[in-house]
Amino acid sequence: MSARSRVPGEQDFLAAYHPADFPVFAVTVDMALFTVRAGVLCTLLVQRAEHPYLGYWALPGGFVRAGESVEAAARRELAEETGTPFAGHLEQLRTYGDPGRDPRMRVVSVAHVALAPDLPDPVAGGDAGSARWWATEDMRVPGGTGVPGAPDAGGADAEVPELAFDHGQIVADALERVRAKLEYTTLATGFVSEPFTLAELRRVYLAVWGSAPDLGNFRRKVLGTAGFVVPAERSPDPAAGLAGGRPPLLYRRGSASALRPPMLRPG
Amino acid sequence: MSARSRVPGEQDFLAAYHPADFPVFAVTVDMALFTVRAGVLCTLLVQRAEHPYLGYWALPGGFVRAGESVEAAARRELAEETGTPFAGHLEQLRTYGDPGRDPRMRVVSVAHVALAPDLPDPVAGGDAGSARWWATEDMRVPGGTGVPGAPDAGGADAEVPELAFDHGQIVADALERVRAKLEYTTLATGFVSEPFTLAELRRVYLAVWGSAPDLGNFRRKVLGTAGFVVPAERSPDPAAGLAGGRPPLLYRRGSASALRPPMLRPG
DNA sequence: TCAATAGTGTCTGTCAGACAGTATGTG
DNA sequence: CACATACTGTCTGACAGACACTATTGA
Repeated sequence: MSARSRVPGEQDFLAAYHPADFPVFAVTVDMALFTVRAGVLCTLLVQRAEHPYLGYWALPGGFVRAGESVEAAARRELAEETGTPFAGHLEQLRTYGDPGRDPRMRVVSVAHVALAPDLPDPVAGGDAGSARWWATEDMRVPGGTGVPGAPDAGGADAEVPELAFDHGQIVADALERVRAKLEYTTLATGFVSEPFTLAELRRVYLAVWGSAPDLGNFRRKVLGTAGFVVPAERSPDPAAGLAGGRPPLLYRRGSASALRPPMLRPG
Repeated sequence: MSARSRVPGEQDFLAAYHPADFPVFAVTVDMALFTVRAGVLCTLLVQRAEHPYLGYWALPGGFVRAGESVEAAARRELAEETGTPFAGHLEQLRTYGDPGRDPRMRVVSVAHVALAPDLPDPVAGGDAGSARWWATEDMRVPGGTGVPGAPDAGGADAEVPELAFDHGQIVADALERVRAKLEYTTLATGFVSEPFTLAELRRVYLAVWGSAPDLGNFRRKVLGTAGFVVPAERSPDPAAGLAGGRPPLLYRRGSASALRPPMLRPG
C-alpha cells in the first residue's frame, strides 16, 4: 500500500474516477453458528418476519455496511444475536453468489462458520421475528444425513425447520467444515468452556461426528499432542459433585492449533 | 425453491419491492492460476495497464456480470487468459472484502484457485497490457518463503513482480491451500497431462512443496491407494526416448479424490 | 560395460484400533 | 460393600521413514 503513491498520475486518475457500468451487488454475511447444548450439536436460526421466505428459518446475517470489513460485519451480527461481543471461533466458509438466490436483487453472501461453548438461548428483539437453537441433526440439509447415533434431542418426529434461500446448503457445507477441522485441528476445544474435562471434550466429538473415538485412544492422542490441552488447577468446586464417581482432572485450551497426524473420524 | 410459491403474499411483495438503502458493491473474481513448467511451480500474472497500481502485476480477474454466477465468471476469466475453455481444477479460495483494498470504490473479490497441467504462454491481447508466468518461488508474498529447494528458474537475482492490491496475500493463501490439498487429496494429478509417469507426478510434489517424498514410499502410497492413478496403455511413443534409461510405466488419473490417511509433507 | 532412469524389497519406529484392567470418588 | 465415573496399560496391525537393492534401456 505504501508503495502506491509513487505511481505518477494515480492521484489525478482517482480524483477523476467515476464508477463505470458494472453490475451492482448487495453483500451480506450469513452466520452458521454452532454450539453444543446438552451433548447435542445445535445451530442458531431466525424465523423470517418478512418476504421473501416469510415464516421460513434462516441463518442470522445481514448486509455488510459501507466502510465495514466483511469480518467486522460477521462479528457485529454475532454480537447482535448473542447479546455480547463474540468470543468464540470465527472463520470464513465460502461465498454464495448464484443469481436468483435472493429474488429481490443480486446478492452475494459471504458465509461464515462460528462456534462457541454452550451459548444461552438467544436474546429477544433484533430484526428477526424469533430466534432459537435447532439440533443440527434435525435439519433437512442437502446431502446430509444428520448426526446418526448422537443423543437425540427431540425424538424421531422432532420438528424440522424449513430453510430459506440456499441456507440448507450453507449449513451442510459448514457442518462438513467443522467435522473435517475436528480431525486435523484442536477446534473441538472451542466448544467447551474452561476448565473442562477430557470426557466433556470427547462428548464434543460425539456430538459433531455422531460417534466418539475410543476413550483410551482419545486420551492418548489429546494428552500426547503438545499444546492441545494444558492442565488446570483442580477447582475446589463442590457443585460438580452431583454424580458419584471419581472427580476428573481439569484442563484448559493449549496453544497448538494443528494436529499432525490428524485424528481420523471413525468409519 | 419450489416450495416458496406457497407463501401467501410473496408475489405481491416482490412486485412492490424496491431496493432499500444498503451499500452498493462491485464483485470481482481473482484467479490464482498455477501450473508446473519445467519442474517449477508458476503463477499467471497480468501487468496492469491502468490506474490504480499502473505497471504493477496482478492476478487475472474481473467483474462478475449481471446474471452470471460467481463460478461462471471465474471460468470466463480463465478462458479469456488461456484462450480455451478451462479444463483443469477450479475451486473457490476465499473472499477479500476489506474497505480500501481498491481505492476506486468498494469491491469484494471472490478469489479462486485454479490449476492445470503445463499451460502454454498466455495469449496476447485481452484487457491486460501483458501477461506472463512467474515462478511462485520468486514472488514476494506475505509470510511466504517461496519454495526452498525447488529447481530455481531464474537464479538468485531473478526478477520479482510487485503485486497490486492485496494480491500478494491472495497468492500466499492460494499457495498454502494447494500445498495442503496435496496432502489429503489427489489434487497433484491435476498438474500433469495424461498419460503421466510416477516420476512426473512426484516432481509435482517437489515443485509445490519444495521437497519430494521418498521415492519408494511415494510409489507405495500412490499405487496402494485405490483410485489415485490407474495404469495406462504403454504408448509406442519413440519420442520419449531422448534419455537413456528404463522406459517408465504410464498412468492416468483415477477416480479417488481423498487420501486417508494423508500423505504428510516432509519436515 | 557404463550411465541413467525406473522400479522393488525390507527393516524399523510410530501410532491408531481394540479392549481389558485399575483408581478414586459417593451412598 | 456396590456402584459410577475417571483413568491406565498393553497387544496388534497399518503404515510411513529410511535406505539398499534389482531391472531395463541406450550409448
